[in-house]
Amino acid sequence: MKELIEYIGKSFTLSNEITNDLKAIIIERNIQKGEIILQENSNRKIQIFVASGCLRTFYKTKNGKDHTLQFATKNWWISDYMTLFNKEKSLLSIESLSHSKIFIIEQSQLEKLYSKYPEFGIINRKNLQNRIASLQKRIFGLLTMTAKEKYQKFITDYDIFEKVIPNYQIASFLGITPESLSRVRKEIANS
Amino acid sequence: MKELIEYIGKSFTLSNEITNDLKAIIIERNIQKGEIILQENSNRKIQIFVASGCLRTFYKTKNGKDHTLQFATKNWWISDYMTLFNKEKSLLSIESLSHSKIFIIEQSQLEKLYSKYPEFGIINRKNLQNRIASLQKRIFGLLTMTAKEKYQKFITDYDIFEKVIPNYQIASFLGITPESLSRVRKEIANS
DNA sequence: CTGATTTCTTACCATAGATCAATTTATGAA
DNA sequence: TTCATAAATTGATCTATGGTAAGAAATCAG
Repeated sequence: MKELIEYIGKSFTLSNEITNDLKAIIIERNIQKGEIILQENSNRKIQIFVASGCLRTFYKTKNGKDHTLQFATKNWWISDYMTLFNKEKSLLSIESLSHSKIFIIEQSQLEKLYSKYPEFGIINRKNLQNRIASLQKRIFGLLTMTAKEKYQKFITDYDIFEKVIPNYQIASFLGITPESLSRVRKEIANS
Repeated sequence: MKELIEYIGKSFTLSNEITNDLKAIIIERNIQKGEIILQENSNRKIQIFVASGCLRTFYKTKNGKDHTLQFATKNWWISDYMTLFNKEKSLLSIESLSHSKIFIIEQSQLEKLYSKYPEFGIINRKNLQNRIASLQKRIFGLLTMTAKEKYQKFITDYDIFEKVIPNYQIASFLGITPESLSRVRKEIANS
């Protein structure tokens, strides 16, 4: 619990009152590699804060292709942001890539907190703004970069997440096949 | 001016005080087709609300390739969201695709308003949330769809913006070449 | 440790989309 | 209207990446 409170405390002074209300809606969980936290097609609206470990959101097409929308590690938030803020069922699943410690918060509870403490919305705004910037950058990268460039950016951006992410998932994040990624990696190695 | 106040008023009850403060920071402009509102590499931090007409954000690579990040029409906000919330210079330019009426707001002024009226942040949060959802959907589309699928989704999503957007810009939004788009369009026409 | 399963690599071929170049069509200014 | 310019189309290639299949390497469960 304290990790999240501390993390938020870094950019926002939390009164005791808010802290208590926050604690009341946070669900702490220690999860195993491979655990699914949220299933595609669910009505649950949750955000997950990663205290340690690594998770990802992904989508599997009918013909079995895997698409990774986001990876999240220590101090990141992860969710199905396509459906978090509306009434639709989740499109993505969220799974753990390693033993992880996470905090789950229901979006509706969070919204209540914002209404109760409008000043608390400030920390959230910064959070949303950062997310927008990074999503926009990702789009920019998908539009402008080759497979090799995307991978090189990925390993510098993500510092390869301590090697917990399998390459086929990195490929699915970059929008290329595992085979292509393997070739790109070979090409980089031989140069 | 009234368009923006009205638009915001739809989802948030604006006190006279907030309304006045808002009016004080909004810059209204009527612009021509082809006008550049924000240049790449600028330090200005602005958001633009489109009252009428159509604008886009784009990036030109050194070898002259054009990439469209966003189109905006009536009641949309547009900005270089990659740099709006940080200290970096703008990466994108913003141009008008038709005669348009727009309202320009400095981000710093907006932030002051959020501090002064935390409850005003609520409308902004909804705005940010919607943006996140749509950016995430766009990434999803770029990862999972073929050129033809992307174009078909585009024309249904955007209802082709009353034909003010040239096809080569649509192509640059979808991440394909104008030639490829032309072939896709031909294929759709013959079927 | 060992066999089973998953992930990664490699080779070969296929293809969507890119590139180049030429032509047609549309747009816009005088 | 008319010409100049920009945009769109088309055909002929080319290329980056995809698909398939098989084997190698890594990982995992018992």
